Amino acid sequence: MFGATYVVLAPEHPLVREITSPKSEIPNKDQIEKYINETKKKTERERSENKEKTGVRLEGISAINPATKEEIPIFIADYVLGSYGTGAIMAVPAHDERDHEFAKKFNLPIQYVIDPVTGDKQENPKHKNKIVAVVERGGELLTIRWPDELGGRLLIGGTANEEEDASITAEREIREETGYSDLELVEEAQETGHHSYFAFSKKTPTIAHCRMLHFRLKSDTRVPQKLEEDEQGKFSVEWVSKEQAVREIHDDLHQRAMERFFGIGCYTGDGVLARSGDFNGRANREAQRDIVNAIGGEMATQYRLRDWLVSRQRYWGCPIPIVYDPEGKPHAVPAEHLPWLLPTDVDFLPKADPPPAGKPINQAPLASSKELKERVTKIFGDGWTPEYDTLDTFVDSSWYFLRYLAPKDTHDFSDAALMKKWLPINRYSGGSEHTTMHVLYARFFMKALYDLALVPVDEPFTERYNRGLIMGPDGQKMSKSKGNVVNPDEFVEKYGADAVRLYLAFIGPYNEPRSYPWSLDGVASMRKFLDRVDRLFGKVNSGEISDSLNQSLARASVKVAEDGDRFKFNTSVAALMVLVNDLEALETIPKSALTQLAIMLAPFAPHLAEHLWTKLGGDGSSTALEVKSVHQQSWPAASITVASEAEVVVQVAGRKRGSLRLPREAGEAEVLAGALKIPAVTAALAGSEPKRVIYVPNKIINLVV
RNA sequence: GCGCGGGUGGCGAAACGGUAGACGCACUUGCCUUAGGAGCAAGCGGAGAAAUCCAUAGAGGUUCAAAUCCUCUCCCGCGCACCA
Repeated sequence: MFGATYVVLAPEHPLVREITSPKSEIPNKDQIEKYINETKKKTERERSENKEKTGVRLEGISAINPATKEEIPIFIADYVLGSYGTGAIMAVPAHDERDHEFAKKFNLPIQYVIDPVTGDKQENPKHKNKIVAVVERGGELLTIRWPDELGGRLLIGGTANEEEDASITAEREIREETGYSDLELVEEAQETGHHSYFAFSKKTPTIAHCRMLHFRLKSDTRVPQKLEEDEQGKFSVEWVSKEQAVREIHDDLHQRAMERFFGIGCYTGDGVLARSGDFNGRANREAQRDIVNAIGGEMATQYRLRDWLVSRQRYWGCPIPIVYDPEGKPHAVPAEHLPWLLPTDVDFLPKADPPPAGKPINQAPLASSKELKERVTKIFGDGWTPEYDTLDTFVDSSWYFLRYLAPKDTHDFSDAALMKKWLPINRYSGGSEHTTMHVLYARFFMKALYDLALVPVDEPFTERYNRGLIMGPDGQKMSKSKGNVVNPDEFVEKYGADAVRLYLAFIGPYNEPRSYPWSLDGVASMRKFLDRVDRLFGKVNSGEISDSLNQSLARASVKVAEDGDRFKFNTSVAALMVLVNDLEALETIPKSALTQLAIMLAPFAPHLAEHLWTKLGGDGSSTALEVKSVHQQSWPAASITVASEAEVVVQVAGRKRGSLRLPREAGEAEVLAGALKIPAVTAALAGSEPKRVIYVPNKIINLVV
């Protein structure tokens, strides 16, 4: 507020209309009207494009800044939109990019009221007055190159003597550190940067209050440098390009100084208030409310809402139950004629012929339906016409999940008790281009319905998953024009639905939005895998499951289920493949092992799993006629028995040098003794004793040297 | 510009901070076969004869130990963009 140095009204603001009315005596009325007319020609979109700022001052009138009580000028400018908020702004050019640009162009005062604060806050800091000087010669900046551990490249910095003017400090520091003495002060920043840090040598928490100055070197005149003892020979003085300086200087305040003088110039970050009357020294965010109260204002939240044009000239979308009478007036279709269904006798293709000159034509697909026209004529009479536009599909996708709970209810849009039971939806999953918008619209619908007390929760989804995108075999997004479209139906035809389904599960992690090229060999390899599974079922025996087979089954059971729960279907399938590899090593396979495999396979290859399950006669607990589906079985119970021995990896200095098989209960001393017998370990130790031993039981031992 | 994701072999990928590359594709070699877009066996990140060394976009940092955590940079995808 204290930084507001002018006011801008949108050209279409009602107050502007008053000002330009015939009885107003504003001197540059013509100029203003001309600007307003020019603005009218632009769309909101054009006005929103980032280009050079334009505007006109309303001469003869001014505003009062309620915080500073100062008179400030009023402008109209098209970068302020009438449709947003109040259509009027206080402009703070020091802390807003657009205002800054405008102020620069119209030479308006820029008052900095937020001082940047950087670094980590320290307790009981020592305060120091410092400077940072940006010295420019041509396009180059004067820098000091310290060794990296002492700060690397920096601008000229220094500490002020008591009560000394910042420009005096700066000129002295430049002279003493670099020898350059013929300088011209271009600008001293109004604001002071505050940086908290630990002073290197003394370990003292410190806050530097830093003035920022911009100098131009007038000549290369140099005097001898005057360095402290500890500075001698430690750094070099270098001129570098602005780009290099920005890249290589990492100190926050030095960066800020360059941005201040060579960048946009305004400061959009947070900090402490300055030049703000009683509020000086307070954090800007936290003082906001108090400032607003002090000047008699009110805090208001401005929601960013724009009109949503929901009609589309498309077939896919709900038809709009509106009809027009012979005069063209719209009427709602009465309830007894609902639901208002989409016609099916529709021409989807765009009209080949251009419309006759000067004649509006309706190219919406619904306009080609004879049935829809007849329907309207029959119900409402001659001369009545239907609405041909349909609703944007976002309208229906914003609440279909509510309707799904009670799709046949002819009275209510959903079922209150069921909504209470099922909402909110646990997991929303969709493609990334779509989800941002959809989540926006669906949440908006939900919140509106919640305000109307029609739904029990105001947020529709608790978690959002982004799926990846399946690309063409060339790694490009599938498109007809690129000719890289893969039609899954062809693969279903050739390899079967199970193979395609399995491939889609295996192609990559479901919930990581990457792109997955459709590999032409991928589905074939899944079919091969399924063929291998099929062959296993020909090796059935009536024996018992061995211990090691039981372990294979148990590992698969746990892994497939766990990874399935976290939507990592690719590793679930991999775990099944590992199990199948294990089973293939056996001459014959106990029937009970195969039933377990069939159950685990069922979610991924439901058809083959059911086929094999039936062939085996189910789990044998019922007669063949009563066999229940594989999909009705419970998941195989896993009993992973802990092996009596564990493999312990031996590292020396964090690198693997070998491994040991030892009883699980072996203690650290025993593991260490075993480790020291490994030749590669003794070689890596090269005779020295391990300085420290990190032992993670039954997993790893690391000998630190 | 702002916001949200992501970057690991030739490819898709795997990896509670603890052996980088499981599983699969492609490829190589061999076996079997009248034949194979079938099957079986072995190999397969890079360098090296080997020991070993180097590798998870790049540069720093934290840690006994980093693909994984932190800082900065680059690249790719998506969304939004004069919204005060």
